Amino acid sequence: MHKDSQSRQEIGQTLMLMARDFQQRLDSDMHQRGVEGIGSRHRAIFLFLGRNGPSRAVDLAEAAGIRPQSMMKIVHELESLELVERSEDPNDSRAKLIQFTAQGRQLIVELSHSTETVWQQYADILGDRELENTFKHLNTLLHAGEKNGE
Amino acid sequence: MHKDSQSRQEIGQTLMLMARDFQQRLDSDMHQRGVEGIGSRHRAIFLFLGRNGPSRAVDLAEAAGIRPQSMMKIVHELESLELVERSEDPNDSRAKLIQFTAQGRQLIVELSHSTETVWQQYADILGDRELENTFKHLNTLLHAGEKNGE
DNA sequence: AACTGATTATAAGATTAACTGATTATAAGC
DNA sequence: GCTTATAATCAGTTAATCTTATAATCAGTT
Repeated sequence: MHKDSQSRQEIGQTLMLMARDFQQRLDSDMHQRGVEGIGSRHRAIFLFLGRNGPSRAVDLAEAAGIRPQSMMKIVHELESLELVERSEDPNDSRAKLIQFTAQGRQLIVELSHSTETVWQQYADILGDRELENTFKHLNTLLHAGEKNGE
Repeated sequence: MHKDSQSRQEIGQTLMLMARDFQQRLDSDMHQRGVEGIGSRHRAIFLFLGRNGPSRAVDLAEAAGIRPQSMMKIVHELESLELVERSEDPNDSRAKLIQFTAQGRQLIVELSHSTETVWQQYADILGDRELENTFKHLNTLLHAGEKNGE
């Protein structure tokens, strides 16, 4: 074992705890601004849906890295909260398009404020430039894997 | 919304997917070298236990960021796999010390090989230096939070 | 020495978030 | 038209964690 293979061993732990840390900070900020009802698993969908417009469940699932069946549950929950709604896809009658309601669009705004807040908390620790860099690198790792067909 | 607040919004998604990506790669490598029976939640304990020697369940739980009751289940599982064993703490008769069996110590070796393998996979994408840096930064973020008592 | 409050281990059961497998409807290629 | 693939969706299962609660022990105080 050479020099810092010891600290390298922590890599998995670090990633897991960081993911959790972020979600807790975000939850906490959302809570402070009085937004309730949606949890971490909902948020990824919001992000994707906000960017891509009306989407099919399969695509939402793919983006979130989960199965379509799992995505369905999330969509149902968001539907019963009247944050999203489903409509027929004109191009494919098997599919249904999921899109935001007006309430849903409001929530995205809240969400992005909270995300920005947490970003700032991290930037206060690491500096904006280093933070930017760190996440650029993580995204590189992530997307390299996608190409090779992991 | 300024320049790249869009990409900043991805931060949570990135962290979650990266944590998962690492675990999958590690699982895959462990599987390839024929090591079965332990999952991602077990691994953090192994790491901590390997470094700190015989430890109490509370401390293992703290290190893993979960409740002692949750840790118990993991310990029981590892115990029934004969990877760890428990003994009385001579200094505190409430406590029991958890430690590796010989088999357990063997598994750590496997585990650190696999971790090193995944590290190399990442290093091939990002370069060793940048990878090192990225994780140094993540650890900084993580430990800054601990001090403030999140 | 007995009292009180904190800490350790632990059990039991609830909750959350994903999974696998199977079914139905539609689409697309031959 | 038949076959294979895809989209949604139902039902049941597994995994990892949580909450609530109990018993033993410890440590400080009276």
